[in-house]
Amino acid sequence: MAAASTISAFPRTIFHVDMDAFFVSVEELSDPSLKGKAVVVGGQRNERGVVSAASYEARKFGVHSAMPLRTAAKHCPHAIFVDGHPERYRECSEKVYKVLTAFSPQVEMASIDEAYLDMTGTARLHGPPLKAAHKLHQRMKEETLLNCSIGIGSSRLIAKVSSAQAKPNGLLWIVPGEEAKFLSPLDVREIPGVGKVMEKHLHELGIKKVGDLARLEECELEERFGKWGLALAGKARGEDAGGWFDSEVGAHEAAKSISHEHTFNEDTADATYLEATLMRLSEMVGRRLREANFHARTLQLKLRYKDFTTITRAHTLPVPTQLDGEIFEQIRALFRKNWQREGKIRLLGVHASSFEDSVPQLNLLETAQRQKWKNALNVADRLRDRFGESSVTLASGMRGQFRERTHENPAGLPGKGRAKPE
DNA sequence: TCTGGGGTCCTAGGACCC
DNA sequence: TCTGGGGTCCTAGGACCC
Repeated sequence: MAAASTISAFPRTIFHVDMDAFFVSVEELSDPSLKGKAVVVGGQRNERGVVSAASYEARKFGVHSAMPLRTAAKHCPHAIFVDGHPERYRECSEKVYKVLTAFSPQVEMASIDEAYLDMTGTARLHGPPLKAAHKLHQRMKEETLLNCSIGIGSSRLIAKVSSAQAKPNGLLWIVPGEEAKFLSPLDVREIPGVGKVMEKHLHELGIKKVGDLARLEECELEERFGKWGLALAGKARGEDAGGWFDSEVGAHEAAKSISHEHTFNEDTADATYLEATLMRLSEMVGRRLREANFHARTLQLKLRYKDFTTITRAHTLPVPTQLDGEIFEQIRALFRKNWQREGKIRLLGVHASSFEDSVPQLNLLETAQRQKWKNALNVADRLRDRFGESSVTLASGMRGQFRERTHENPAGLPGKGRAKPE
């Protein structure tokens, strides 16, 4: 992670491209009748869950992302509620990426709907920043039929904050030297990394605007908020003060964790059903590990009770794994040890981390056995590709009948008609 | 208001080692 | 034998982002 800003003396030109109401806009492409209406993406009005995205029309009624769906329905009863379609969003995101790479070789998708471009030194090819941004904006609309907003600045931070100010469907360039003036009147909450809690702490100190923050002594912030406070002082001046923000645009960072979790439609204390769910989640995690060719050393169970109290319990293995059965075995042990059986459960999760890309050499027999199971699981993965996620599962229709792990069946794979080693 | 699912990063304490 | 200090690994929890 190089401190890119120290590599060259002259200021960088960073674009932050942020798609407008991305999920809603993609849904509108497949159902144009949604256009101009109050639309909420994320699930049905009476479901457990939160808003993934709301149309600008729905936002007028106070609906915003992360709001519970049921709350959104109260704020905006006439809204149309739509289930999300992650595959469609991924497809569109790839189109977006293609458009961006035509403008700069240094493109980094920061999430499914936003990206950073390092446009430093592209003036001869694309003209000055605003002209280049205008061209990009137009091309994006032509190629993807989607609107975006573009923020331009001398750091990732300035680009990010200015794209938010440019929304919807706008461009904003913060000329080098004008960073502090631009940030000063904005709420501290506009700084990426300042959330609800930090905002409250700052408000208690009488700090409401970024300008208030910039006037504070750096050491005072560090004293109060530690390492974070120090970075915050830099951010208030518009600098990419350390961490991810300071990294080169487009540098590939390997994933550090893989997880899957599930919230039940109704809280449950049905042990069989809970363990079947953990098995399904373990399989999903295992599959992703094999796809990435990662082996995880640390496995973590997440358990949320009816009253929302949440615990996590982790175990680190001597030998890393990417096998469903081994993952499930550890997770189930953690579950049995830590579940307070009276407590109805709302959510279960399986989390893998501490990756190593290869396993240390075991003895020959064990290596051969692991390879067999790996091959079997690859067959299962391909079947899922072709016939869908539910076609091959250890956990399907398992209420009261799922097979325990046995000596002959070390990965806990199901028997007849399913993937088997050899 | 009744709170998803996928991530990243940070802190703090305890175990263990030298 | 009445007590140091630093480093690393592990675990748990929490803030934050989209």
